[in-house]
Amino acid sequence: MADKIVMIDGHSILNRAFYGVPDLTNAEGLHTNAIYGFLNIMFKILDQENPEYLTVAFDVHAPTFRHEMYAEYKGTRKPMAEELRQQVPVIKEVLQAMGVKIIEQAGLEADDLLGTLSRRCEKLGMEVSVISGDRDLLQLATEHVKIRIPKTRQGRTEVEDYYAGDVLERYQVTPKEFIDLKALMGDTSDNIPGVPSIGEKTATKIITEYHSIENAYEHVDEVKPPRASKALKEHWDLAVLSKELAAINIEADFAYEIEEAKLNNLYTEEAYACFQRLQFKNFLSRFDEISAPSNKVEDAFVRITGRQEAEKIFAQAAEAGRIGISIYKSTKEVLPLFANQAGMSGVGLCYDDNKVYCMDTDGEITAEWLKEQVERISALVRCAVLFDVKKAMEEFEGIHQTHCFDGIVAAYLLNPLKNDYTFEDVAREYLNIIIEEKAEDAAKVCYEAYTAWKSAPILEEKLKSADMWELFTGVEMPLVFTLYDMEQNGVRVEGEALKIYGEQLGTRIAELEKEIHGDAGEAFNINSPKQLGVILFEKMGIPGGRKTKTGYSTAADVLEKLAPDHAIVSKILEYRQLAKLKSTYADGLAAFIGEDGRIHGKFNQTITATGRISSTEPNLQNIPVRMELGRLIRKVFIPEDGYVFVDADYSQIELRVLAHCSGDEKLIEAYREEADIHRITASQVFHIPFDEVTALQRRNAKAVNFGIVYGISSFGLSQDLSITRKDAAEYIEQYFRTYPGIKDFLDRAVESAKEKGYARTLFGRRRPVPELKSSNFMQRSFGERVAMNAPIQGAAADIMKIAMIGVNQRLKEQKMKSKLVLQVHDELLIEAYEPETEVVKEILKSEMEQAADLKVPLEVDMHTGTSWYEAK
DNA sequence: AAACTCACG
DNA sequence: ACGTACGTGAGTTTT
Repeated sequence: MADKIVMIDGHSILNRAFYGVPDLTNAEGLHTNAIYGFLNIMFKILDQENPEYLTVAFDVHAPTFRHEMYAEYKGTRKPMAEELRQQVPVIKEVLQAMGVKIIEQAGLEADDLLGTLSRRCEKLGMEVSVISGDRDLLQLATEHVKIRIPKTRQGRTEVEDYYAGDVLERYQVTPKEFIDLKALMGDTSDNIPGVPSIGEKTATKIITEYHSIENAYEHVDEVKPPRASKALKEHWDLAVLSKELAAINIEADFAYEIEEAKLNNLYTEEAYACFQRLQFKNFLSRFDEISAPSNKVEDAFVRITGRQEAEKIFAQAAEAGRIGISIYKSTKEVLPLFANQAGMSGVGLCYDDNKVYCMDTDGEITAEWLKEQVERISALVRCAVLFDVKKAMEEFEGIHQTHCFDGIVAAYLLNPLKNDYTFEDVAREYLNIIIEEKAEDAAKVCYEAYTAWKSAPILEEKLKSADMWELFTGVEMPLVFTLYDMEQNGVRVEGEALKIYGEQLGTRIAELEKEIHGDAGEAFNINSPKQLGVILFEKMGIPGGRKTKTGYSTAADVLEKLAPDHAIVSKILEYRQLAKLKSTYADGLAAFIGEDGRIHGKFNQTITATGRISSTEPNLQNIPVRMELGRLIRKVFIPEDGYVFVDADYSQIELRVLAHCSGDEKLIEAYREEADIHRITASQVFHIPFDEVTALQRRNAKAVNFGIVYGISSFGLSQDLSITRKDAAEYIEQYFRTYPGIKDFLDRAVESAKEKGYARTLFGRRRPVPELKSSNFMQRSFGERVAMNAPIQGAAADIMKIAMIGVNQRLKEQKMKSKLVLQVHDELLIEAYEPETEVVKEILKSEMEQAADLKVPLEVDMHTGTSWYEAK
């Protein structure tokens, strides 16, 4: 059998893939859909053909159109979409990692490389397959050169194959004649002009009869129809140019060693690393165990079993400047109730490049002893590095806090857009080490300790060069321990009252359900938007309006418009409200009440893009407050006997940050007046005396103030105020005229983010904004709003974090019994020991107000009460 | 797993 | 012309 070679038209397939595969991005925000599609096609072809050789050809210049000469002449060059452009170098990296031969040559297009190569290989007696999305290449087909055109139909890729005979069958011309065909009919997508008024039909007719444009031109008077004859005469120059453009060079001059294209194992370590980075999980399965990365690092893993041995290791570690620590917790043999508190069953330790030690809690080495050792040396070394210090604190609560370095927090600061900051991610991204998914527990512990030790200086350097080192050491690391304390504190919730509340809701829900089914004339699931949509908008014929991707929208803002005219809709809205309260809050919260009568939710530090913290299991940052019925839930949040709640919240912290950052004199002055800011805004924007501002004007001004913080758009504001876009735009313009400093600041925020690729807060926190480079208007607009919002929301978050650390520190320093229990972005809740109430209030007020020194004062509102309901 | 809805700042 | 406010998490239904 003759050797087989597969040649891929790189840009063409990449382009096909880009438009054929839905948008994908990896954790870094890199678009990956074209790469994914390309590889899919390539793997499919390779699986089918099992060739001996493989080559991918690229154009050297960032491809625009194939025929630049003509494209430029027509002035129709369009830039490649940024989302695709960024994938070009990456696919080359991937191919290189797989050892695939890539050819590109200045001055030659991929077509010419493929054309020439196909002829050379054919002469060597090989079978050639050329993969391209471009039908232009059909002219290359012979008996041994097969042109393969992948098509995506309904998500499945099918490939059309063309040998010379197939071209003849399909187009009634030979591959050679195909050039002439193209020359006559032209190809807009390829920017071949063709001869005006000659289309596919006429062109085919002419070429089947005369076999070339030259021959047709010689008999031009006989060419039929007369229209074509005339066109050919008049535009002969265009025909010649077109043929030149359409013809692929099959005798180009470039060096090519066929042996370099020999197909070896594609599934290399480097390729594995690439696929991990790109998050192509399904491709990873192509890597069998043999080719999975072999890590020499593992040779350095040492298991310590005796206490004496362990003592020696710890003694050496204590001498080191920096240590990496990891914990292994068993999940087995633990009562289900305490699943989260499964005990420590071993630690990993690393303090130099030579060895990583792991010690199991087994025999002589007990959990208690390990804990003592770790806590002791954490005070002796300069830097103790761990991944997820807050979690580690469950074992090592005595660890030396100021010496701690948390790898996940560092990695989060460096890129807050990722989903995960596991040690595996950090190892891959910063150390170029790929850790096998199936690595054994002992190996993982070692890898983690090693990654901790090894990555810390790299992360530190990156934080410093990003000017976030102070933020990291001064805010984020101390916050880890503040959040740990809050989680440990938990918040007391009265389970019995919650249950009663839930039962009351249940009764009313059942009533409403009955009525709604009665009104509808049939029973259906009110919780199902799909069923609800059918009942309301089809069966009952209520004019529907907005739609979602899958059907009618039944969102509250849609239903509210219908409620006045339809009793059933009001009932549905009430049902929804109650159902939400019951499932999420009454029943939902009850499930989290621990044996101590408290809810110990999690506060997450590495989730949000802007620097806020988030709350989960349960979410204690979205407990109802806006509606009275929901607000009642807060009555079950109560302090311990002898304690009261003190609730403190910043007054319009984001607007104050905006006033500071923009330096707008008028807004700053407004805040120094310490009066109703929305009223002042209304008065200034609408040129009305302060005392004559109407409620409506104040409301509008407030909405604009909010809008500014969100990254204003006339559409958004018009939605919020139910006014026309034009009116909204008018408000905004008027607002900017009143506060020119703000307009300036927002413009600069966008400009700076565009230039640098990220938005930045007062305190140096960064948020990347890759959307600003998108060619998609929607995405780009989103990026602009993000660039305006992130510095404001982010700085407010920074300030609150600083305040929390200060508050918690003072409570602990003064050995107070009062505890910080909740944070809700601009609000802190303290469970205050009654005798300490006044001190607590003083601490809250001063720490929160002094957290940052802005050009406007930070104001805090405070309330006390015997429930959260009362204290807010 | 994705879509929808809705609770909060 | 495009189709949206910024940032989250959870419950329910549907695919």
